[in-house]
Amino acid sequence: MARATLSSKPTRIQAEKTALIMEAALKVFSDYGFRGATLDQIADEAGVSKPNLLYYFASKDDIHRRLLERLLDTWLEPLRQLNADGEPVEEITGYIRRKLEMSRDYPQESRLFANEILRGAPHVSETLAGQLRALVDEKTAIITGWAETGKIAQVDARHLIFSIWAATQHYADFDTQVRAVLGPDAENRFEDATAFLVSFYTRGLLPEG
Amino acid sequence: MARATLSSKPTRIQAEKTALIMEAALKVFSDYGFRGATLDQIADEAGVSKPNLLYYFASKDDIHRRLLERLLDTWLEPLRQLNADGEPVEEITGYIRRKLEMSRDYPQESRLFANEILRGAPHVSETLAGQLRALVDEKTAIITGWAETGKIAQVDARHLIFSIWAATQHYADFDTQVRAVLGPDAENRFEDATAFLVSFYTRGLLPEG
DNA sequence: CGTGTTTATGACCACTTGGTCAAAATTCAG
DNA sequence: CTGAATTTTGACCAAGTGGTCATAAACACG
Repeated sequence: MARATLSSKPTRIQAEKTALIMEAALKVFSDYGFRGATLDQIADEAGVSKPNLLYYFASKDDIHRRLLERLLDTWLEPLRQLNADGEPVEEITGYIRRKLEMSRDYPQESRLFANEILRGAPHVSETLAGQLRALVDEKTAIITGWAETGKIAQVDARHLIFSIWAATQHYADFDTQVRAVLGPDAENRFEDATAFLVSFYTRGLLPEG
Repeated sequence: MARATLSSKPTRIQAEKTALIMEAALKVFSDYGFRGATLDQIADEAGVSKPNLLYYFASKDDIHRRLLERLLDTWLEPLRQLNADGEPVEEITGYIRRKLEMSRDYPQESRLFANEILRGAPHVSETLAGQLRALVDEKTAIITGWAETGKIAQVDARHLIFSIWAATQHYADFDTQVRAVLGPDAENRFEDATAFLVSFYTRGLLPEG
């Protein structure tokens, strides 16, 4: 038995099934949270039996951990793209756009992450204090540089980034509330949010004077 | 047996125990989510036996529902205070300050609410579409009025409110992440957030020209 | 085809969970 | 003090949970 844990050249079936199960798990975990999700539910969603699911993943924690790992890579990508040599306001509004696109296209991933942080990040606290903090430090330096040379307004770069995370992820994590408040207008919520945020942050970032 | 459900003049003991249990339940629910919380945990936290807990509350759902009810009242209070006759920018920044204070002083309530919305608001969807939407409509009209008479910049009032909700609640719901990124500077996170947001929104709201 | 390996599953298990109940302990009014 | 009402609890239960295991089916390949 070649456990999926030993990853020396996965079979075709192994590749297919693990992907299938992870998709199902993402859906169930993001809808019900880690504790709220059950293996039966995930197995059902994936169309496999529970023992079969546990043939590919060592445990419930294992699936969850691998989902988070896969997520964190792509999750930080938009911020990584923030370029020190670009036009400052465009770089920051570009970042906002990319984050909003992620909320629109990968809401399940956003909610999976939100769940994890809400619970106190039990599985990724090292990543936050390590990888994430390092990346934020790097980009914070760039933004602070822009502020000091007068290319953008004086802002606390870390809290600026927090506000961008919050405002953009809101449209994935709090989608239910957004829809309830907007009613029929909710159709255009991502376009409207983009227009508002880009315009508002542009105005807020323009150097004073 | 006078079930706590029948609320005709609660006994001293009834008043005390229900309050005690709700405090414990708030803590456990906000830390672990609805499904993740167990009655044993709540009973333990409250220092009562499980059957005793169920003497005061009909079920797990019952406790949760009553917590949410109590929450929603106070939750909307900061927005209710937004006054059409006040100075526009001050009114909005005042709202931001009040919301940040709530994140600082009632983080458990914030996370309880976040949990509920993340799961698709199964217990409060009517409240969102009713009470909340009505309130937002009312305040949106005020803000839009200010924008149209040139007292503040042209903004999409609904998405402005979303951004304020997101940015302020972020400091309660994503506290773990905020602390990880700020490191030792996290001590002053609420003061720094207030300074940044008030200044940034002031700049963003100033009428152009 | 035959055979070793991979994949799949039904039956099962220990443990947790929300909830019940009868009976005991406590409180309280007169 | 006493009896009725309120409060508390240990013992218990059915359903659901993550996970195991022996066995069977499907597959790869010479």
